[in-house]
Amino acid sequence: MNWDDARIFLALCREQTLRGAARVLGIDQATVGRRLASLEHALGATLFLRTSGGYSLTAAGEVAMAAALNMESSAAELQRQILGMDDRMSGVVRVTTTDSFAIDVVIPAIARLHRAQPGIEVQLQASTQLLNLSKREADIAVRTLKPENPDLIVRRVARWSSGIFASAAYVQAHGVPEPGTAFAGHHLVLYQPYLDSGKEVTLASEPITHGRIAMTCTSGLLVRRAVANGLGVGEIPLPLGEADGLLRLWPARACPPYDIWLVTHKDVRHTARVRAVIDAIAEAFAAVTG
Amino acid sequence: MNWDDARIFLALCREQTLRGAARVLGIDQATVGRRLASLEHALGATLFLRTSGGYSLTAAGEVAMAAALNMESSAAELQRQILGMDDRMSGVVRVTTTDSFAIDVVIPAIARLHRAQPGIEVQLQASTQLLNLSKREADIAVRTLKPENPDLIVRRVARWSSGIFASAAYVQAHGVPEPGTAFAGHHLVLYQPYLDSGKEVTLASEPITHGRIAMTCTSGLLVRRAVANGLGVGEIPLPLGEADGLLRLWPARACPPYDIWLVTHKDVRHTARVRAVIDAIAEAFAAVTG
DNA sequence: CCTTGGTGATGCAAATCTGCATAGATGGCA
DNA sequence: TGCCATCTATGCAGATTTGCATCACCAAGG
Repeated sequence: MNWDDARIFLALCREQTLRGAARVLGIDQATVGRRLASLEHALGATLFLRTSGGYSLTAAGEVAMAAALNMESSAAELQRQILGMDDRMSGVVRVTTTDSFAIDVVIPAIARLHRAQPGIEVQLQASTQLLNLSKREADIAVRTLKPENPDLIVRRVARWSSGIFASAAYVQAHGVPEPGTAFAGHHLVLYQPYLDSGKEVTLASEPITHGRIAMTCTSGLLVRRAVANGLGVGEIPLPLGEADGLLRLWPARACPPYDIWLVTHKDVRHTARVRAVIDAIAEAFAAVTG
Repeated sequence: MNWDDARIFLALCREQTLRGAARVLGIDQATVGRRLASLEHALGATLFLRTSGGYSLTAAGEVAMAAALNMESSAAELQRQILGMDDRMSGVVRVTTTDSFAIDVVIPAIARLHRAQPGIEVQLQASTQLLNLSKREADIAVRTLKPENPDLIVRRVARWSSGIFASAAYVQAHGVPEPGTAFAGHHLVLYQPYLDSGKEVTLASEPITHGRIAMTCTSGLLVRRAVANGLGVGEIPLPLGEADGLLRLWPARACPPYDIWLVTHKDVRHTARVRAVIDAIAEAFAAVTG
């Protein structure tokens, strides 16, 4: 049995199609099919049913998947631990964060770092989905949710308060909303996941029942750009809203603050280049927050 | 990273030389070297020091080995569990046992089974060393030592008493040893591991201090053949000594009996062809003993 | 009905990997 | 010291694997 076939097998388990697995693995669809055939031949068992709508696991396949997952975590552990012993100030570091943090904090931080350590190549992935650090999908994550996995090292780099903002042009046209009116007569820009969360939606503790939703966005950066373009009133972290030159409404009413966490796996935290990137990002947050 | 390189890496850890690892893996020495180079490149770390006298692990290599061992056990688990779901009466079954059991019990049992199930191919490995069933080095083991691993299924197939035997020619030439004389004036054939065990060596509870050691053997079969050739007196399980047509000395004095265990891994015990081989061997022991 | 966008299978040429043969290095031993 | 055994490294030819291009298939939707 070729152990590497288990890696292909696992990708196919997740993606359900040869093409999908091939895309994730960066190889050809035909190769995935042939490697699977090779694995099934070596094991003497059929692992997948070829149904319409993709490959689905047989009973034997499910058993194999459980063991293959163990292989995967061991392989990831191997890579992490080896990476953790690397004291060279060069190589790739993968950072995942939101687009908003990426543009306003991480990119400037990396730019500064790059001048001191040009050997470090940062692969920045701005994504709303949470990548799995244990599977080594990324080395560093900047998140607003604190992960629970005890193998992950979590460090709070900032606590940001939010406020509601609008552009000067918007205020000129529509005026400032009246507290207590639930945004009657006003347009709102909202963060889509907040709407989807099922919680009661408020802006600066004010219900939004009488406001008109002008736009919903799937990322904080889009909210900011929408507000800056005068689409309506939106909630934005104070340092970013001010940096954008927006008008802060109701300065006396605060939105609940949220914490920003810098997350790494314990095995890679001592890698020199990872450490350098972490420090650069943390410094940048400290500088922004003041 | 190619997971299969971890398999090559592990073999190299154990064998310490490219050639040794290549021999175990059944590939060329040059390939082992190139696969290792590929792994080290992918991990960005040096795993081995090229010393005179072979490859020795670096600190990074030791970390990698620990994780690779986990991968190995997961890979073995995968293969075992898939094998365990196989209900076909054909394919390979690997049996490990001592040469003595192999010749007198296992081979006749397999011969009988083969007439009923010609699709089952038994690979019989007569070896003094204990193969590791958890690593799938064999499917079935017939042993006189009971393993402790809870994942192994152990079944006692026989309890054999031993006695001391000699050939008719030997007795004609030297007579029967006198109890209580510690084999004064007699030649002895001994089992080498028994000598090496550090315990006080006795034959049928008689010390051997005045006997002359004519030969030591590393397997029970060799002891039997030596005794049959008149080299001296030796301890042999009763069913085998009688089958060989040897003379049993001191029938009143028993040697401690020993148990014979048939061992499989719990994951493979339900494989149809493994089950068939187990039953055939167990039957054969019952026939010999009964 | 056909089109469209997705799937998996397969022939073929290119790229890669492997094994063989051999050269070079090293340690043991007379 | 020189010889021999054993090891690793490397050039090269053959075997294998891979990716590409293409075909057939299927389901959804106009």
